Amino acid sequence: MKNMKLKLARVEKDLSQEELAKIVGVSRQTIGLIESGKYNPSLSLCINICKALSRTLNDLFWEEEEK
Amino acid sequence: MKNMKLKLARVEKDLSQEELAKIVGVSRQTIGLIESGKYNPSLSLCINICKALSRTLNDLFWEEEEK
DNA sequence: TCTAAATGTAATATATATATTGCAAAAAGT
DNA sequence: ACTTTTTGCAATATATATATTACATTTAGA
Repeated sequence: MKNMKLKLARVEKDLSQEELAKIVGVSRQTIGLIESGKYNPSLSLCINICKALSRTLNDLFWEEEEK
Repeated sequence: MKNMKLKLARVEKDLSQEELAKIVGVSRQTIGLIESGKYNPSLSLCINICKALSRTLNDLFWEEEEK
């Protein structure tokens, strides 16, 4: 499913997909596909994205279990 | 570098690499290589490992920045 | 000590994340 | 309305995570 938390954090920082992509060193498509939930990114990429957006892994990539 | 937090969490649950691997559906080698820091695992694998060990992404895969 | 279990390591094969390019559609600015 | 920026989507190519098998080494238990 889509990663809205990532998209919101990016927009809050006023970054386009392309700008974020350049910061973390991947292509714009990669960012877009992660936001739309079509990729299963690597841990190091997740960490780089978190650092670029001043968030943690749990902030952007962890879903609390619904009981 | 090695992922000691993962290894400790696994040992605390009294699981061998092979047992954890079976639970999360990967090979024993994959777990070993992640613990020894030679792999860059996928996000979904990290999440599965976290759930198997009752931890979060931040618990096992996030390093606080040293300032 | 002896044995079995657990882990490290290496080779090859496969699946998939990611890059690249290009174009279309949508959104935002003027 | 027009222009520019942003995003979506597709095709092909490449890099790398992961599987599989096998063997060596270390660790733990008897």
